[in-house]
Amino acid sequence: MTRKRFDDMGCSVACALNEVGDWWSLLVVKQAMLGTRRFVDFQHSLGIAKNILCNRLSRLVDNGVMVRVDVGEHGKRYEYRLTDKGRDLFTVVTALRQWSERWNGEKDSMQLVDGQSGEPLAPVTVQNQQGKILTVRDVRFVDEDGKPWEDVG
Amino acid sequence: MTRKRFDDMGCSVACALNEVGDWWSLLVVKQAMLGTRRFVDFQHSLGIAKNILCNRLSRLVDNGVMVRVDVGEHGKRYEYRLTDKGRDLFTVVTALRQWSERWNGEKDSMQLVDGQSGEPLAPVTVQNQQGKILTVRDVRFVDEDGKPWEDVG
DNA sequence: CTTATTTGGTTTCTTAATGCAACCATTCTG
DNA sequence: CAGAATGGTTGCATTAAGAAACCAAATAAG
Repeated sequence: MTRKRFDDMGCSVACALNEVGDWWSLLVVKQAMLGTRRFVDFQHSLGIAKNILCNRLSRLVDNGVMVRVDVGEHGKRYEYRLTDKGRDLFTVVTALRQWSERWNGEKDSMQLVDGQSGEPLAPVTVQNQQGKILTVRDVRFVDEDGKPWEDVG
Repeated sequence: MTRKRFDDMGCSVACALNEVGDWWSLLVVKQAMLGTRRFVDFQHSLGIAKNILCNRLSRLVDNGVMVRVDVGEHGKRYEYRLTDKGRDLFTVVTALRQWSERWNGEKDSMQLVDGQSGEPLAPVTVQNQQGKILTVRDVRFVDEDGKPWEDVG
C-alpha cells in the first residue's frame, strides 16, 4: 500500500509532480535559487527536519534536479547545487510565487527584480507562438491525431 | 505534531504550496482544466481514492480554488468548477507540464495547442517588463528597501 | 410502488510520510 | 586534546494516504 505513483499515469504534469510534488521539494529548490547550498543553511532557512531534508536532497539528486558537490573546506564538506534541470524550475517557482502574491497578497519580505534594471518582473504567462497571452479557455487538448480530447471520466 | 505549516514562513512560494503543495491538488486542478467537473469523473480519471478526493476538493473549495455548484439533474448533484483563482493556476500547471516534457520526455498522449491556430504553445518563460527572457541568474532578490537579500542560513 | 443504480460521500483499517529529539562519525577550531 | 560545526542516522509519536466496505439521497427501471 505504497503512495500512488504518478509517473505511469500518462500525464506529464503527474510525472513532474512525482518528482517535486511533495510538500518540501519545491521549497528546497526555491531556496537553492536564493543561493543556499549547504545542508545546515537549508535546514535553518526552511525550518525543515534533518531527516526530511536529507531525504528530499537525496531524491532531488536522484532525479537530476540537484547535484552534491564535495567541497573540502572549513568543515563544510558538501554543497548542493541546482542542475540545468533544477534551474529550469525557475519558471514554475516564479509562477507559483506570483500566483500566491496575486491571490493571497504579499507574504514575502523579499522581492524578485530584474538584475539589470532593478524593475519587478513581468507576470509569467502562457503564450502562443506569436506571443499572444492565452488563458485556459483559449487552448485545446488534442491527442496525437489532432482529435479533441474527450473527458471520459 | 501536525504537518509543518507553510503559510507563516514569510514566503509567497511556501504560502502557495500550503494550498496546492500536496501530491494531488494540482492534479485535480489540471483535470478540472480538461473539463472534468463531477466527483466520479475526477475519481476515475485520476485513480484517486474517494476519501482523498473528497478531502482535496473540500480543501480546494475552502481555499477558493474551486466552487461546489449544486446541479439538480440526472442524479449528479454537484459540480466542482474552477474559480478565477483556480484558472489562474494555468500558468503553473503549464510550466510544470512543459518542464516535465523537456526533461523527462513526452509522457502525455495529449497535447496542448492554441485553440485558434492549433499550433503548440510557446514555452512558458520568466520575462522582464520589456519581454526579455530571464533565467534565475538574471534576477536579484531584494528586500523592501532594495537591499540585496543575504543568505543568512 | 418497488428495486436497482448512480452520485457523493463517510468509516475502518493498514501502510507511508512527517516531525522531533537524540545520537554519531568526521573535520575543523581553539 | 577539547569543543564545535557539518552532515548525517535512528527511534518514536502523530498525521496523511490508500483500499475497501458501507451509506443516504436522488434517479431510473420495471
